[in-house]
Amino acid sequence: MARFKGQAEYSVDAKGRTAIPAKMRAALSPDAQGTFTLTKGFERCIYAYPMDQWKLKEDEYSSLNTNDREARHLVRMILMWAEEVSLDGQGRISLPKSLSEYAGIGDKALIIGNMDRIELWNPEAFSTYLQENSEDQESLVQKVMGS
Amino acid sequence: MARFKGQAEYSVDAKGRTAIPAKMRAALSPDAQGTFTLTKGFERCIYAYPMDQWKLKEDEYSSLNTNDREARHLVRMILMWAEEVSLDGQGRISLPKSLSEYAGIGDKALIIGNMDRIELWNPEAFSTYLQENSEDQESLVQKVMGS
DNA sequence: AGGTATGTGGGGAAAAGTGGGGCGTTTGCC
DNA sequence: GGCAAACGCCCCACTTTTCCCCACATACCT
Repeated sequence: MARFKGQAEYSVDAKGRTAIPAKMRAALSPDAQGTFTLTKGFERCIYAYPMDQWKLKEDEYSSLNTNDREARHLVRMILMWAEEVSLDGQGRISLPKSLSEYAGIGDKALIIGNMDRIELWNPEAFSTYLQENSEDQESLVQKVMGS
Repeated sequence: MARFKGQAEYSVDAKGRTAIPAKMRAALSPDAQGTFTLTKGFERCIYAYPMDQWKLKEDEYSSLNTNDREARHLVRMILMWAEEVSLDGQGRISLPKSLSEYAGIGDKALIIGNMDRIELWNPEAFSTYLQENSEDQESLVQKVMGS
């Protein structure tokens, strides 16, 4: 299973393309075939799941009961924003307009490795997010992960 | 099994034809033979099942007890609106009047990939639907998919 | 300091989306 | 039964977008 980490601020060109850091590309499983599925993430960023990881997500969703109204709505909300993109010859992906708009990404993107997914942020939005969530990390660790 | 995702707003021409996004066509199983079965969907949209998926649906319905009045009625209601359509040379399908009327689709259609089916919406009707179901996604995830 | 790998930008070919025309079949009317 | 209008179907043509490839610049490693 691919495990991503680290961060980098890359530019997004006029065609909406942005490079994926070489280190993250190296961490990609061959099963992913250089393909990601992008979706809306929490906190106004874009989640990028390698294909192999996304398959697992889809399996989860398909096991939900489509006759239940709320489940139906949830799956619809998740999938309608999902888009599959592949790395081009230069290790870039192109961001769909709908998603880069959602995340407020213009000509710069902050790329963060986060376990089984990669996150793409508007750099300013991320620093705002940091300020708003500047709780002391030590006490956060204690709260989330126990003693 | 085909897994559809993503969204696109396409035009419906004067002849009632609308294109299916190339990415969804690509996701189509060869077994479907470029053929869909359209039915009334929940929430005033049209469901389009690829032929192979529809076969499974039919199996489900035929396994219901035809001696039960309600089951009989349900199957009748579903099947009377079902219509089979095929992609033309340009990757389009033509929408039966009865269904496009039901969904309120005029000269624009919002096309949404939703797992084993494709949904066709009136764009305005969909944004209304969104407003009426604007529950916080975070809590919805928690409710539907557990902690 | 040179070579290799990485990130950035742009141009051209191919495909996707959109609209319209023509032919054959069906349907309704005279 | 014959005619005409309507409808569906298939093909063709145009426009726009997307994708792929090539070229340059910068950073890194040796």
